[in-house]
Amino acid sequence: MNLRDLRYLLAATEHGHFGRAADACGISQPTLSVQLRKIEEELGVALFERTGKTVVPTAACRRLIGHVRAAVAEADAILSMARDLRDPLAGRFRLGIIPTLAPYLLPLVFAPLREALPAMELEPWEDQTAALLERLRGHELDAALLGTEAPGPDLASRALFDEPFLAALPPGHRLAPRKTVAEADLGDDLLVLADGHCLRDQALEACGRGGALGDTLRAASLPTLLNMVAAGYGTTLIPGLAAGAAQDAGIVLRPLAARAGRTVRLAWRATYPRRAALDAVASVVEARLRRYSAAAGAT
Amino acid sequence: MNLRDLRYLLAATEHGHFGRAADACGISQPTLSVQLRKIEEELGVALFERTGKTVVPTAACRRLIGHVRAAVAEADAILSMARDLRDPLAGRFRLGIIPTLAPYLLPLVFAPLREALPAMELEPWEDQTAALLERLRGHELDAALLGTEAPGPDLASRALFDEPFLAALPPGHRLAPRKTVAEADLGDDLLVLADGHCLRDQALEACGRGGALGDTLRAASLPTLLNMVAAGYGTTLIPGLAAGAAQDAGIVLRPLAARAGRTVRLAWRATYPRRAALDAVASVVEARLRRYSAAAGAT
DNA sequence: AGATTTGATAGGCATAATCTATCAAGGCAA
DNA sequence: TTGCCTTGATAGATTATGCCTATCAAATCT
Repeated sequence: MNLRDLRYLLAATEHGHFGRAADACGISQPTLSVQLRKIEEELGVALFERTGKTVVPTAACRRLIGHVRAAVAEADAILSMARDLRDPLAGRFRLGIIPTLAPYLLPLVFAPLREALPAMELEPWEDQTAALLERLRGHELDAALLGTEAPGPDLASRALFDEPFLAALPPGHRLAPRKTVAEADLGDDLLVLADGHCLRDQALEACGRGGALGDTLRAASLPTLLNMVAAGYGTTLIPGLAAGAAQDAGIVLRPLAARAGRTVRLAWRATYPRRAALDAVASVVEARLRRYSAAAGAT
Repeated sequence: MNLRDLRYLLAATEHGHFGRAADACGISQPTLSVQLRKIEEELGVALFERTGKTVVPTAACRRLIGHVRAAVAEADAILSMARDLRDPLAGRFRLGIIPTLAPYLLPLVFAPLREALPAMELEPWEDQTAALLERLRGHELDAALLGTEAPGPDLASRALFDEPFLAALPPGHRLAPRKTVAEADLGDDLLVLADGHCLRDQALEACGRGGALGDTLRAASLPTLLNMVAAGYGTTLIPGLAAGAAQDAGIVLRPLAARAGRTVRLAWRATYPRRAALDAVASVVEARLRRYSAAAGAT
């Protein structure tokens, strides 16, 4: 039994006339006759009483026709939904973002993404790199914004922009008078984030140190870290996009001598099928960040 | 898009494994792969993310799968209902019966029909011959029990039993002493049914008369006619099966000299497809009437 | 009675579905 | 790491199905 056949059956019962039903289905009358006969044989039930001149659905046919209508309606619903789903730029898009990026990048890109991709329902998901990668591999995310390379051959990624790190100093710190700060000079009283933040490892590496201040001074989040620096507990490296927040906290920022920084990338499963969505999201973020950098460079 | 394909899709999403899904569908794995790819192309939507080792339904697939399940369920409902409808002896059977037969024949055959055809839902419909024929031709009846031939090439019929007429006389009527009554002798004070009853025409013909008593004396129903005879308004012919009712009314019954009678037949549209139902109903009625005649002959 | 309408049938062709055999990629175990 | 196993994709051949045109048979209408 075939959906096509069910459509024929529906047309035949509704028209009560094989010729017109065939017309409505866009097929020839013999085809319709043969197919209907086949359904009758398959079901083992006479569906039409053929009186020579006209054709009348049997009682059995009338009993069945409701389900026939329902099956055809469901099939149509599938086709119609598929048409809507066809646009890879439409529908839910679950985007992971690392915590040291989310509060500073999302406000920048949310509006442009909404404008460029109105049909896309963007669902941000903030978590640390390892958790994001796990969710990505588990098909719980469509893509993720990371501050590191995407590891493994099952993942692919695209660099969106380079984000320089800045030296963050308490007001009156001994390095504050300098115009630029050498990464290694920060090492003496460097504060870093808690385990699991990629920024922690990157800061330690940039400053050429294997460890940092004691556990008690590890901040669980970047805002906390900024507060600690502002309070004079020590210095740190912050990502460029957090500059505004740091300055608001009363922190002194200085460029780094070796221009340490990180590359923000969009990562996804290599097998992910909605490539167009990836490209679109990546391009919008790239474009927004180009404008942002230009503005920052101008001031 | 095909119901078969939808079943494949369902199996694939449920198993998350093309090979096992193909097994479950009773086809080879390449066939399933090719068909699923075709659905994806037809819908224009990626339904699976193929990661090499395993296969995961996409978000679009999960959105569609409900309707897929529904369509397949409706198709299964059609097949299952068709299996039930396959038995021509099951289901509603609308049987027309003429008024001069219904009250006497139905009590005889109802129980045997129920017993022989437990799955059949018999719906009697009492009306005069012309109305029954119209409903029969209009597919509002499956068959009809008539006292006449079924007219026209579009109808077919089968004789079930011969029903002799009896002379019905008021007690003390001048013909009452006779053992048998000649049909022609009834003509003088013959009462007949109203227009449209086949028994009216048959009675008139048997008694060799073109007309009968005045309109005011035409009875609308056989019980009324019996009452009129019992009250001494005149004589009449009654069908044999009404003998019991007539005797209860205090009417004198006598066999007819020329053995006038009618043949009761089952009539149906020549194109009616549930032949087995016709045969079964006819046979049960025949058998019951054979027993009835034997009993009547024995007493 | 002849013309028209309606569905059934026959023959032929194109497409679609299926199979077996084989390949390529990933993951696992020695 | 290397070789093996699992999984899905691909190729080519075969069969099944759906469809069309042409034609027929029956019934109806003029």
